[in-house]
Amino acid sequence: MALEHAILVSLLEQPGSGYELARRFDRSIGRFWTATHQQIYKVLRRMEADGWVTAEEIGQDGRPDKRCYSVAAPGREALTAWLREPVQPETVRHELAVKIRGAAFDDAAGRAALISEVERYRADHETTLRRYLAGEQRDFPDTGDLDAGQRLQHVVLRGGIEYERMVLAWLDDVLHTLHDL
Amino acid sequence: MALEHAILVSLLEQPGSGYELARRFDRSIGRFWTATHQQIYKVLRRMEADGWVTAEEIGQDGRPDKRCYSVAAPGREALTAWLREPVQPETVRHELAVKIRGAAFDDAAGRAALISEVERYRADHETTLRRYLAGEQRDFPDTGDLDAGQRLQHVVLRGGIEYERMVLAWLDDVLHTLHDL
DNA sequence: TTACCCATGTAAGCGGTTACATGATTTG
DNA sequence: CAAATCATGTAACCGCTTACATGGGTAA
Repeated sequence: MALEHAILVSLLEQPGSGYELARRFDRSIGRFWTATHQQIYKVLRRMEADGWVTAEEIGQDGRPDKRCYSVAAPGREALTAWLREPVQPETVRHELAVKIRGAAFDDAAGRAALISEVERYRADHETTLRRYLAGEQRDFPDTGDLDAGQRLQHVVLRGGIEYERMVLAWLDDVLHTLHDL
Repeated sequence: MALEHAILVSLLEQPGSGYELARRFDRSIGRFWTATHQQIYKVLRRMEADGWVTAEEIGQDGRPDKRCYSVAAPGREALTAWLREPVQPETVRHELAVKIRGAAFDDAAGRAALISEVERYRADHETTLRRYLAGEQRDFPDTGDLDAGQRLQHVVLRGGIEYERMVLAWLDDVLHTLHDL
């Protein structure tokens, strides 16, 4: 598991509420770790009970109260301990690849439907790539004067960008292959 | 869920036992879907109960008996129905990216340890790439005369190859970034 | 007035991991 | 003689998803 650690990193970069964390997991952090708000709230409560984070009740006018979380010393220690552990090999779950190989056992109508799906999927990834590139322009316009944290965030973002480019090129390959069947 | 469907595709490509499926999930299918043998046996039993697959008891001399599974008509229908469903957006879980961003909150010793980890991780992916390329040479030496199923298997394999190349290039970028901190 | 944003939860269930178990045969 | 291969499972646990719930404020 690493949701706890992803939360620790995010809170170290910037303290915030469960709701704010959920939004980050839909945006920047979501590039490499997804989580629903339910799961985030649950883990935050456990981390608070374990003393990894501390919460500050903040009353707001015109808006519901929120609990702003910050990382405590034990949480920081837990993070550094985890950083020193070996990286677990990722578990791969690529549904589209299964469907492409499955298309061999479907008829022409099924393959036509798959082509539409791949095109929609491709459009989604093109949108994602554009969002990443816009974020890069916004957050890292001048690559000269960045601190360590920013440089690390940037290299992770570059990974996302290169991943999306690779996916788009592959999907073109897939579409050609499906058309040529 | 799609483990059932990954199993259906694999059994349509070639009938086999739970043990053989587990080995395939460690090799070719494992490129896009991972599963342990325990999970595979469990799902196979359920699929058999649902009439998706049929099992044939095969006694072997010098080896334990095995149950050879084949896809039945209802299983094939379930697969084509699933193929027509929209592709679910993948849930991303990239532990290494979390660790890289986390390195901003660790000391020099921690960053040195992370560099070692990234190098080990890089070596693993280089091995994987070489295995993919060897498999491509072996299974698709002549791209001219391939049937539909082979061409689809090949395009999925090409995706794996391009993914590994992208990862290797990015890891070099990561290593440079970590060294320059 | 419909719908979305802010903000935080509970409850049920399931897919999947981890640990453990068995036992014969072949290979180093 | 130990280790790996072949072959199939059970049991406990848990991370995570899905569905449901609440309630005020704000924009179209």
